[in-house]
Amino acid sequence: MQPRYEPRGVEERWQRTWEAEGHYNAEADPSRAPYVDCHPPPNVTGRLHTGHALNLAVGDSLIRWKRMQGYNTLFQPGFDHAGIATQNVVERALIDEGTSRREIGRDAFVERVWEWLHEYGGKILDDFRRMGASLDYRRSRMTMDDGYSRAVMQFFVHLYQRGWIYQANRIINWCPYHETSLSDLELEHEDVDDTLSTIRYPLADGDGFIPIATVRPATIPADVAVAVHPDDERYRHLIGREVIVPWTENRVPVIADERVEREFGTGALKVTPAHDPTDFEIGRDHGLPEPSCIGPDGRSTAQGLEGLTQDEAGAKILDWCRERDLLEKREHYRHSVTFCERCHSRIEPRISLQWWCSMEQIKQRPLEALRSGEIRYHPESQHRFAIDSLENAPDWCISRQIWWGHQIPAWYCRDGHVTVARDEPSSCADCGSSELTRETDVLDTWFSSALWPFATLGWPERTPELEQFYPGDVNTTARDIIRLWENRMIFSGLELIGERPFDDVVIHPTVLAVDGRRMSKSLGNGIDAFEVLDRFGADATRYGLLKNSLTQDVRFSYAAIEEGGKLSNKLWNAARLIVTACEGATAAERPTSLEERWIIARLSQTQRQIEGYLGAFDFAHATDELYHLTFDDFCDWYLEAVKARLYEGDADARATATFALEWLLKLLHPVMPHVTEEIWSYLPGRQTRLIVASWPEAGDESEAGALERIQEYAQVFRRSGVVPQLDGDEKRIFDVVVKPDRAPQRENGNVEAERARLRGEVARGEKMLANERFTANAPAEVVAKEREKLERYKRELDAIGG
RNA sequence: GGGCGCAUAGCUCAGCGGGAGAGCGCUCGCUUCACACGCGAGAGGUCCCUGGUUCGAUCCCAGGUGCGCCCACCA
Repeated sequence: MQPRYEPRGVEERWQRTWEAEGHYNAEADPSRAPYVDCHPPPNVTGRLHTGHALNLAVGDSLIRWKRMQGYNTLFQPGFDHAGIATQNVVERALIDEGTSRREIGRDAFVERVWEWLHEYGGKILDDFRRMGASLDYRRSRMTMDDGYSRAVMQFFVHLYQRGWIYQANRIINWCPYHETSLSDLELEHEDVDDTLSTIRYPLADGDGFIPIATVRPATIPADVAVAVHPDDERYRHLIGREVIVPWTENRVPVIADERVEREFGTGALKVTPAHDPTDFEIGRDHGLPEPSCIGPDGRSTAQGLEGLTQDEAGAKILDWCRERDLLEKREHYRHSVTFCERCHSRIEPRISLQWWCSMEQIKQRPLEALRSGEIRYHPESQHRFAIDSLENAPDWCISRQIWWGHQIPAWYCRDGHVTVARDEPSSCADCGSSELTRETDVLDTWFSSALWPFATLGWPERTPELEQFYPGDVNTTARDIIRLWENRMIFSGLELIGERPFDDVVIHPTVLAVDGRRMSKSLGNGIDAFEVLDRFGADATRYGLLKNSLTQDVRFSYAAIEEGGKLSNKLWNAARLIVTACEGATAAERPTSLEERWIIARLSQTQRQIEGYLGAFDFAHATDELYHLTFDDFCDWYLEAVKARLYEGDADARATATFALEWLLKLLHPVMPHVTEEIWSYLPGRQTRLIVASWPEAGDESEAGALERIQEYAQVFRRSGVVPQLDGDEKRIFDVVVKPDRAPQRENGNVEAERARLRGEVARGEKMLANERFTANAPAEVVAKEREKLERYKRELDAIGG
């Protein structure tokens, strides 16, 4: 064993060994209690980032802990087919080749996506292995593999038959590059410098005009009204009259609507139902027509502007207005603009026919499960957020006009009847026509993700895996997908299987950049997860991420990860001492000395604390306990105290040291699996790998405070130089650990300073206990604690002749 | 605009009604036979501000200020 622990090589070796020996494998076995962590499937196009790394550290620690406790654990790996993200990657490749998806056609394109996936997709699972994540990689699934696709079709048909899926013409977010609808959650917003133009809309009767501010003059041809606030004194007298829309010179009414902001612009709003969400609502409520002037490609379709971009069309209209003195002013205006999160095209709201999933009834059972606490979010604040977001969930647009995804299982006959079925029907369900064409839209990616907890287990077949591993126990994920994924998984499980998919949802913190801001390309503050893994190894990375994971947003901390590296090395060297000094010893609990009884009790005590923290998903405090157990208790006190006896060949001491080390390794293994397994392999007489070794039983803790007096006197000695009066084991431990003979000579002032400190403490304690209001009002145990402290300070003061 | 989180040592963060802590960094001393990614000692803090509750507040309550995250978004 080298004096310095080097994770490189060691980690890869154990990752291969564990997997090859089948320790990651999950098999259905009704005789064993299952434990399932539902882990989010990453995008098949993705690579590891720090958020994945933290989530894996969380999930894998739980899985490894439960595996050692004897549970039949399932840690399911796989990918999300990631509709637009994947389509985008392949489209770019086609463009580089000088062709395009339209040029090669839909079938060939989908074929290309599969080819791309086979060649380049799914590399992220190797990244997961690199983290030491003990997923059952044999069971890897993708949300578009054959079996999974059947489950998705079944889900769609089920919802349709329940009457919860419908088609409707509504305004949706339209990406002109992908030419598809997008959900609100697939967008990003960014502040942009823009121009706000104030345009005069003449009154039809020639009596003046209404000035209207807009940033999108190109949508003017689709205006169908001008709206003002009903209480706006400036315009009230105009309500019900007509104005003339520039460019088209159509006459449209002036209407009143409370959704108009009086303070914005001129207080008058041009109503364009086809191209603005608010206008759409106003239009529907007032029964206005919904003409469009933007095509699927984002270019204008207005008369005289056909084929122009929005900017070009807007410029032409502004010129037209300027010539007629209808352009009042143009001013700089910075505002938030919506973009496609995949291609960064500017989103054009458009009205189109889409498939929708009605949420009103769907959300009732999940709400019940959340309100009753049947399913619990951690931390608690996220539980409330989950309920709020479910209560306010709008109907879900589930169709997309892209090519990569689950094609909606709906067929149209020539009369426009719709037949929905799992498999291609031979004839129309309404009219019997056999001339059917399939819906070309595909489903929103999250429609299939919603089935992850059970579609991966073979549903809709009742497989042994489904019986054993559903429902699961815990789901660990990031805050931002509660609405996209959590709520929908909970719904689908309750609806299709009748049982919730898991009991606990652990929302891990968002990992922020070192500067405390969100990691982003534009800020250039991102952390490269691979660089971190290469520099520090998986154990240290896992430790560091967990250590700093207490609040909802955590800054990435190299220091925390370095601390993990130091912990590995400390443990390694402690093991080196024991392995070399205890050659041939078999692990046994044979404490014959104070420090041995103490470390055994401390291991027990800390284990209970760690179990409490892990059970409450508090990884920050669990790792903190592990650090201090290893450094302070195990190394600084226990090993220092027992070291001499180990070298002397004391058989009992050697047996106990080996026993205690094994115990420590087990407690550390869930967080730092590699270094602990590596050390375990050096221990004599081991029967199994540490990964499947049994979790220890916490026992007697009564001796956990046995060294307290020595430790206190050590502090006093180090400050004052006065050697305390101790005898027996206490004196031996003090002499060997604190080494009074090696301590430098102290000046007398040190004794005085320590006396002064202790006198201060004693005076404070006496004053407090003399205060009747305190002794009368404070709880008895608080008063007792103060008394104990006072006694302790008095003892210490006596020890140095105060 | 809505929701949430955070403000404690130079830095990153614990603590959260009765002694102000850890890791890193810094200073000093240690080539002590597991470890210099080590051991020991030490310096360094109006615990964001203002009020309130309390015998007692860094901790609880109210208000304020600053930073951040998520969501929504006004033409």
